[in-house]
Amino acid sequence: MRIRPELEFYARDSLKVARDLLGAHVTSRVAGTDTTIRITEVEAYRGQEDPGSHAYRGETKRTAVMFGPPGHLYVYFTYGMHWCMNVVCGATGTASAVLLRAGEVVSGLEAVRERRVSARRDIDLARGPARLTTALGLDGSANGLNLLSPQATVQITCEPDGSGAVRASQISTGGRVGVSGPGGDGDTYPWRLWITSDPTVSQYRPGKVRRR
DNA sequence: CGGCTGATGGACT
DNA sequence: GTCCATCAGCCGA
Repeated sequence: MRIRPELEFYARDSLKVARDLLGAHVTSRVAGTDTTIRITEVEAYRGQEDPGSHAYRGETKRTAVMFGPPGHLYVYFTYGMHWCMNVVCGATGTASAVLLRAGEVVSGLEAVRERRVSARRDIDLARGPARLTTALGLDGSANGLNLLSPQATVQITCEPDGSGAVRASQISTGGRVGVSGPGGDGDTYPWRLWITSDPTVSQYRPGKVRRR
C-alpha cells in the first residue's frame, strides 16, 4: 500500500527527491473525478544555484512558491498556453524543485482522453510536462497547493520505504542543454532522470535557436 | 520516423 | 523588445 510522504521527504535535496519521485503516483481530483499518473520522467532544479532555474535570479512574484516550504506545487505558465508542474523541495528559503516531465496514466483514462483529445496513443497522454499537467486537469489554480494536506486535491504517493519502487539500475540520467557546468566548459548536470526504456518518457530535444 | 514552425501571453531586461 | 523548463500539425523520406 502506498503512503503519502511526510515533510522530510520533500525537504531533502531536489536530486534525491527527483529519484524517489520516479515510479511514484500523482493523483488529482478535479470535478469529482480522480486521475492517477505514474511518474516516469523528472528534472531537478536547484534554485539560486542553478542557471536553468526560474529562481536563479532571486525571488519574484512568480517564483515565490519555490522559496516557500517544501511539499507544495509550483505551477507555471509558459509559451503563452501551457502549464507545467513542479514539486518544491529543500528547506524553506531555498528554491529547489522537481519538474514532473512525463508519466503513464494508471487510472482515470476516460477523463484524461477527454482532456488530451489530440493524443493519438495512450503513451502520449502525459508524455511531456505540459501534457502531464493537462492530463491531470490542472492549471495555475493549483500553484501553491500543499501536497502534505490530507484534503489537498492533488496527492503524491510512494512506497512505504519512501521510494517510488524504481531500482537504481533502471534509472537513466542526462544533462540539460543550455546549462553550463561549474567550469563553464559546456558540461551539463545530469539532472534529468527517467525510467530506462519506458515508452512514456518524452523524447529529449535540445532547445533550438529560433528566429523570425 | 525526424525536422520545422506557428500559436500565444506573461515575465523579465 | 526578447525569451521562453512546449505542443500540435504538417511535410518529406
